[in-house]
Amino acid sequence: MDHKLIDVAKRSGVSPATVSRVLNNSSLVTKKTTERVMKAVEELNYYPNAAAKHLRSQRTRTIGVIVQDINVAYFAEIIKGVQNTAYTLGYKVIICDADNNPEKERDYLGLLMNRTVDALILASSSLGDEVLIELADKGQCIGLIGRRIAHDNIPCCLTDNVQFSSDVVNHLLDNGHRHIAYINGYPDVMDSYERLEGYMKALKERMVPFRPELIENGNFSEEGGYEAFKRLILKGIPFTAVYAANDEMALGVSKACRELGIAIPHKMAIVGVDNNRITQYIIPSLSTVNQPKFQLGELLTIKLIGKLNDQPDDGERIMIVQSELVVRESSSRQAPD
Amino acid sequence: MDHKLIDVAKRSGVSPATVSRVLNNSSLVTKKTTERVMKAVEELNYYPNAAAKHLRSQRTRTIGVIVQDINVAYFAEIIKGVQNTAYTLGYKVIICDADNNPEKERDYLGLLMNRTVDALILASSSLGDEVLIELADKGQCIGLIGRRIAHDNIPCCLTDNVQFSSDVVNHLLDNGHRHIAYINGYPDVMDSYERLEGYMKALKERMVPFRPELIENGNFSEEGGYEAFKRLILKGIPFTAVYAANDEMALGVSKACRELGIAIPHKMAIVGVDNNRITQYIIPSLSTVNQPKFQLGELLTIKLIGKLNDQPDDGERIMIVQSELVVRESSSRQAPD
DNA sequence: GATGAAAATGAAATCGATTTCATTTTATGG
DNA sequence: CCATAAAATGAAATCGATTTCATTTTCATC
Repeated sequence: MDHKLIDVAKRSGVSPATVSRVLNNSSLVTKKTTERVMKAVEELNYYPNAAAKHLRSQRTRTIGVIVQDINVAYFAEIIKGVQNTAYTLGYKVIICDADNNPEKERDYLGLLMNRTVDALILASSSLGDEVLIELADKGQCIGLIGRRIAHDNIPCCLTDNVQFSSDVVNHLLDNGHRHIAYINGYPDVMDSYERLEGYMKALKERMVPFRPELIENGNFSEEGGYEAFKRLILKGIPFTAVYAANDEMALGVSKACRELGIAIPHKMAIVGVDNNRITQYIIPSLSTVNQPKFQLGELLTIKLIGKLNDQPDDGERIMIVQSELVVRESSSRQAPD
Repeated sequence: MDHKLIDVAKRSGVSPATVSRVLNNSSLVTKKTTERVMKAVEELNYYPNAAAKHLRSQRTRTIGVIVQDINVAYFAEIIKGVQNTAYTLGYKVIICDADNNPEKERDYLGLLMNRTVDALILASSSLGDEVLIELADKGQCIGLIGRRIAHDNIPCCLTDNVQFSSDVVNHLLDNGHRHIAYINGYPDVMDSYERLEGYMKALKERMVPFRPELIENGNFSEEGGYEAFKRLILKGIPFTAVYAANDEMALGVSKACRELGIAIPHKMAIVGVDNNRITQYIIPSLSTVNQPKFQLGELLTIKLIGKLNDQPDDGERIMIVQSELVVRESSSRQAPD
């Protein structure tokens, strides 16, 4: 049978209030009393009941993270960032794997309404802005990763899609490419849109004409990238480089090139985004963009826990971190002719 | 401001008890009352307070999973298995990433003692048997994945290391290999030991002499596999195949072969274990063993939730699932000469 | 040793649901 | 239409901690 706080109180001959104070490091307890209480705690092997604590204190010291898919390294790294930070700040983390299922995602939101968590972090959510704004208006503590929203109470942590996307294209231009195709993710996702924006920006700055027929959609999947590349080839327009909005699609392009006998990087340069582990192992290795995923989780967590503890909020609500281009074999040569 | 159950009661003109019954689908409430209550719930946008529920009912309908490292696909898949199963059975899942840190792992165990979760699943834990046995003796509900323990109250779900390991070696023997090296993981881990056992069993059954000098340790890491392979080569003993206790080490071997100019599979066959995604992408693609990770999580979860609900326990305490050999390029040829 | 402020402790209310037991209402059959 | 069983509801206790407010103890100072 489990022991309760009152058992500890009885055994050490003090009141429950004092035991509670000891356990919560209140400053106003004698050293002697503290020792007596701790001895009883030891002897009874007492563990406080979390539910009772939560109920009375109205805090759980827990934050939730909802990720789209725990299997994807991008999200796993974000989780690490959140968790390590929360851990050192004395918070627990509940990880919710939405498993690419919007319904589950909505379900998990209920954690906040239940007060199971003090704050909730959403990484790439399928939930509409309205829902989030409504929650924030109610005073719930939410934060977003990789997505921005117009609400003063929702901190957002993102990478600068436009910047790195433009870096990628500049790198290809530097290597002499003039006809660069872009394979987009889901067209209605902010990441896709902003990466396209960076692509166009770089072209414009370097005075290279933008050609819409070099843009295709690939749905962020390997299969999608594969198909998109084939569609590009079928158009018969010459191009010597492909920038894919993520590594999965870049892998698809790579596969298609292998099948079509197009040499990488001699005839076709490829750059992806995400720095998946596979990109280093595949031959030729794949150039990509490394996003500071850990840091995304870290920054947002610090911000949210600060809010929970009413710390004065310096800094910005929108936190933007820089990503870096990783050049590997797939884009290491000058463009042909 | 949040509403409480009693607010719903007042608004719908019934007692709190009745509201509680409605919310918990008790059979003994009139349809009419139910409707009135649900209407009030809607209007007030009422959400039950989880802490209060937990405190009173002494159950959280939550199970915890502690994994060694959420970044490793093996564990991520197990999580999916646990979570999908738990979800359909009406349980929530708290995922705890020990982040390869035994101290964190111990901390998370506290979840059980706190009654934050009703049951806890440990996937490849660094915790000693004694700790777990002590918990089980106290009546805590624990289950193990990929590890077995001698205690009637701890269900364990594992793959048959000996079986698949012996399958791997038989496959290599079938291809004419007679000198097969084995690169072990951490030597004191059960997985390593049992895989070695399967290796020896197959050799014995096929009357191929066991040669201890063909065994090396690689600590389950790519680097470790790489070094182990080089040590094997330096010994100067001829061998034509390597069986590595996991894919990471197999990748290391593959890398070493590339550097040393040893052709795979013509001069050296390689087989790993885990079916990492990378094994399909690398050239040559890597033969491996596919463990039913999802199923491991699934089976154990069903068992544990059954226990929580005092369902009659048929089946075995130790559940063993079969893994399957996946033959790819790296072991697709007959042995040389 | 008296005095008052500060420090330490305790009594009791409280958090928000569930659940037992008692009571009222409804339905059934003679 | 009444008796009785069954169904529906309510009152109040309860889960196990925290916290407010009151009280006691300690300690420094005169």
